[in-house]
Amino acid sequence: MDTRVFNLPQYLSVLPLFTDLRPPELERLAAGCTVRRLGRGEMVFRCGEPCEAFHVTVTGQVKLFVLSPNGQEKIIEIISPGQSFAEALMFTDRPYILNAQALTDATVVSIGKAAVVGEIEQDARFALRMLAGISRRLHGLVHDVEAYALHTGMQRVIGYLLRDQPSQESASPDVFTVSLPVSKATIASRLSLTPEYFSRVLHELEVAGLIEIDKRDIRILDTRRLATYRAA
Amino acid sequence: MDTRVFNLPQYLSVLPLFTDLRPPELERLAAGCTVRRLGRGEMVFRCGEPCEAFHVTVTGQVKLFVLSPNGQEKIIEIISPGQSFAEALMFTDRPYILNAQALTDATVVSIGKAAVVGEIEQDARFALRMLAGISRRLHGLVHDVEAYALHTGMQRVIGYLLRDQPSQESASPDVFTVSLPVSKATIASRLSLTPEYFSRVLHELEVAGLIEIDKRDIRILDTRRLATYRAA
DNA sequence: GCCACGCCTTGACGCATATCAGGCAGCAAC
DNA sequence: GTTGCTGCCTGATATGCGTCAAGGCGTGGC
Repeated sequence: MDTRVFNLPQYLSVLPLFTDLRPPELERLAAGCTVRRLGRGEMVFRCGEPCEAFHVTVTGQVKLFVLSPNGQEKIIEIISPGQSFAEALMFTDRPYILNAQALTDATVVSIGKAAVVGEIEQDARFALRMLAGISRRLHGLVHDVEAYALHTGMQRVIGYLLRDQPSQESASPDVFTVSLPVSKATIASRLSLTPEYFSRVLHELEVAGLIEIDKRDIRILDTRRLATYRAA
Repeated sequence: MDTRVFNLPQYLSVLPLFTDLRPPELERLAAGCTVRRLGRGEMVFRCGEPCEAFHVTVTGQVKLFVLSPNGQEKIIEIISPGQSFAEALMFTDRPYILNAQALTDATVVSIGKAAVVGEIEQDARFALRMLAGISRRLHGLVHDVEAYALHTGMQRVIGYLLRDQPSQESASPDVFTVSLPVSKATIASRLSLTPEYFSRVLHELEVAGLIEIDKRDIRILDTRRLATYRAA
């Protein structure tokens, strides 16, 4: 992507949140935005900073994470192109409660709070879409809490590999490939595992003949057996 | 509380969400509400049911929880009088993703989706307050995920006991009492611990001279030392 | 009175997962 | 070529926490 030909209003219009806004509204919104190009490792924002905008990843990946006092890191979410983040933090009038950092070189658009509030005041449908977006986010977190509390590491890994599968034995193909978007250590943290243990779990699945591992490509060999696999 | 003298619009007006709505609006909203009296153990709603309302606990306590396939239960949140729940689920147009059950006899008001959407369309400030409410909820879940991933059981228990303390060594009193609102087994599940382990953790803190346990009353004897306590 | 039941505790044991340490492949710098 | 990365794997060991089993204590029924 080349920033010189980057048309901001047009880009915004393809985001689910902003569909069926009209050109003048998109222009208004775009005026409240800033575009940033970040090198790998650069921070989008830090925990504790005042929160005056939410953000959309246009290219690259961004991780959201918290740090324990002794420096241990837990990744809450990995943000891929087209996804937004920190919408909810914006509405609480409190500082950021987590960190956002570019995992790769990345382009991030930040949409100012004032522009969003302005748009909500003009358009109730926009408010509803904002509510739906945040609610989906909350939905996802409830799902994560459930997984951390009720599933083993093995089950969380399997759940991650099958996350986009229709779960019911309908038309889902039995064999397909999942490409990890980021390093295994990053996925491990997202799943609340150590890299070592994540590696062992994948190895166990490979030995059981359920997957094949080729660097970051995981080939799922038997969706159904994988979905019901219980530890050796 | 006696339902016969329960003035719904007036009750709604004291909720943070509905402050500065005017009487006619409150009337409209109240028209979209239902009041239920529940016996201990009765379900407010079940996972999988369509979600057509959000709810407020007026008296009693309600627990939100998920179940693992083998019947194990994880409590996501304990709702006390004056708190609302399931607002977010309402905006996703998907069924409930968790269960809500009365822990004690309880009174619950349910506010229909149509009434809420109607109010949002009329009043942008209401939409913003709704957004802020859901955002705070999400905030709390992020905090929980952080605790589950980065803190030990001991630390989560201490965090629970000190949850309302100003944390900084400002004017917080050194000695005070926390009364558990529900059974220890319920708190344990909320903290993602077994009742047995929760009991042991409390015992360890008592032996260390940091708290005194009298049934459901926990007397905190030294806030500062408790806040920095690391396992024996 | 006594029994039953819910709530909590205690002890012994086991397991899932973390920790620590080492090693190896690939790749860029120089 | 060597050096130093970063990413990943593997083995040995440690531990936080769960599981299972038993028992104590208060309270309500009758």
